[in-house]
Order: sequence, then structure tokens, then C-alpha cells
Amino acid sequence: MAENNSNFMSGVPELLILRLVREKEMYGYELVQAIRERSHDAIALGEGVIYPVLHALERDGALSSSRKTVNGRSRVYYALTAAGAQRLDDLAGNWSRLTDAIQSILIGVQHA
Amino acid sequence: MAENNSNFMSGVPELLILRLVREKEMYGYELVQAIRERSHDAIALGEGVIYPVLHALERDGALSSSRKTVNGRSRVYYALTAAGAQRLDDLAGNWSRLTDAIQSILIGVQHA
DNA sequence: TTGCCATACCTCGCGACACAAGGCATTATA
DNA sequence: TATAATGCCTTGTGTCGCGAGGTATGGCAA
Repeated sequence: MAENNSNFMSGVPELLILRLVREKEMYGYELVQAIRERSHDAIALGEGVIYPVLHALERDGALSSSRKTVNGRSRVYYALTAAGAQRLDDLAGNWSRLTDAIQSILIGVQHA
Repeated sequence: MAENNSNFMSGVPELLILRLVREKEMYGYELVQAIRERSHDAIALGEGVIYPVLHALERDGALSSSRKTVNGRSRVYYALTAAGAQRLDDLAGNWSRLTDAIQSILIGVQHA
């Protein structure tokens, strides 16, 4: 129930999180803002999206977490694991293939 | 409950259908195959996806239908209305903005 | 000191939607 | 005479994005 091409265009939040965390360790609240800023407000994922995805990714071994206190603030930093990097590659590849396919239909390219 | 940015990456089946029907009148079964072929099997939407969307689009006035019999086969052809063309433009614009935003995050472009 | 906002974490419940599976009817094919 | 292909459709399920809400701390202004 999770291996096929189901929900073919889903998992974008997951993709974005993995990609951002690849650059540097980040925490949930930070990710919410980073996605908003880097997308110039085109994408605004709330915490209700981010946190569950983070937990799922950690449970699946794609992310590892470490609690750190900064300025008396307790933060949960997430880092990409090797499995997470693999998953990121897979998701990015899928996303690329999918958008290419959609784009070619939108453009109206002649199909073989 | 339908005006905000909710389910931001959804509605791709709708987008593809509107785009294909813009070229020429098509019927459900034909759309299923056309999407599969034009995407080179990257996208395979079943009839359980196509028909409900067609009905919803017609209900909303984006498509008009006409029943025609070909070779003893009864087909329901769908054509794009003016409202449908408008909706197509909107969806295509949204899709473009969304994929651009995602792409820029994936690439890692410097953000202002 | 008393609010209020920002930071930072989290969960619950709703709704939408894509999908598989199935059902019905007809025509062509083996 | 089956079986596949054509052509239409609906129902049920699971997933997932999301808003709303809840907790707690720190800083700042009134």
C-alpha cells in the first residue's frame, strides 16, 4: 500500500524538507519560514504539515534529530541520514519526471 | 472553502483534462489513454479519477457534454467552454508558479 | 507587572481527492 | 462461446494537506 505510484503527485512537503535539511540541520519552526521565504510566499506550509512529516521521516530513518538549547529555547534539529539522502534523490527524480510529463502535455508537444 | 491556497498541489487531473479537451472534443475513455500516451506512461490516471472530474467540471460549467454514437458505441464527448478556458488558464498559471517555486528550492537558488 | 507578540513544540479532526475495485452494457476477436 | 476491448459509471478506502487549537518560554512595551 505504499510501494506503487499511488498519489503520484504527493509528497512535496517531504521533498522540500529533505532538500532544505540537506544543506544544514534545521528545526521545524525554521523550516516553516524557510519554505515560505525561499518560495517567495508561493508555498506556505503550516506547522500542522511540517511537524507530522518530520516525525514520519525520523521514524523511517530518513532524518535524525537532536535536541539543542539556544537562548533558553529548546529546539529539535533534524539532520539528513544516508537513507534520507537516498530518499531525497528518489523523490526529486520522481518529481522531475512527473513535472516533465505534465509540462509536455501542457505545451502540447507532438508525442511519438 | 475553495478560494484559498488549500491543497496547493492538487487538481492536476483537472488541469490535464482541460488542456487536452481544449485541442478537441474528447470522451472519458479516450482521455484515460491520451494522458497515458502523451506522458509516456509517466502518468496513468484511471477511470475512477477521470469520470468524477469530468462530471464536476461539467457541473461547474467548465465543460459541456454531448452524447454521440459511433460504431454502435455511445460516447459522451466533452468540449471546453469559455469558463473552462478561463479555469484552464488559472490552473496552468498556478501550476507554473508552484513548480517554479519548488524548482528554485530544489536547485538551491540564492533567495533575496 | 501585566499583557502581548514571537519563538518553538505538538496533536486532533476535517475535508478533499486520487485510486482500486467493481459493476453494467456492447462489440470485436479468438 | 468465451474473452478481451470499448465505453460508461459508482462506491469505499486511505492518504495527506491543512486549519485550529493547545502548551510553554522569552522579550518587550504599556
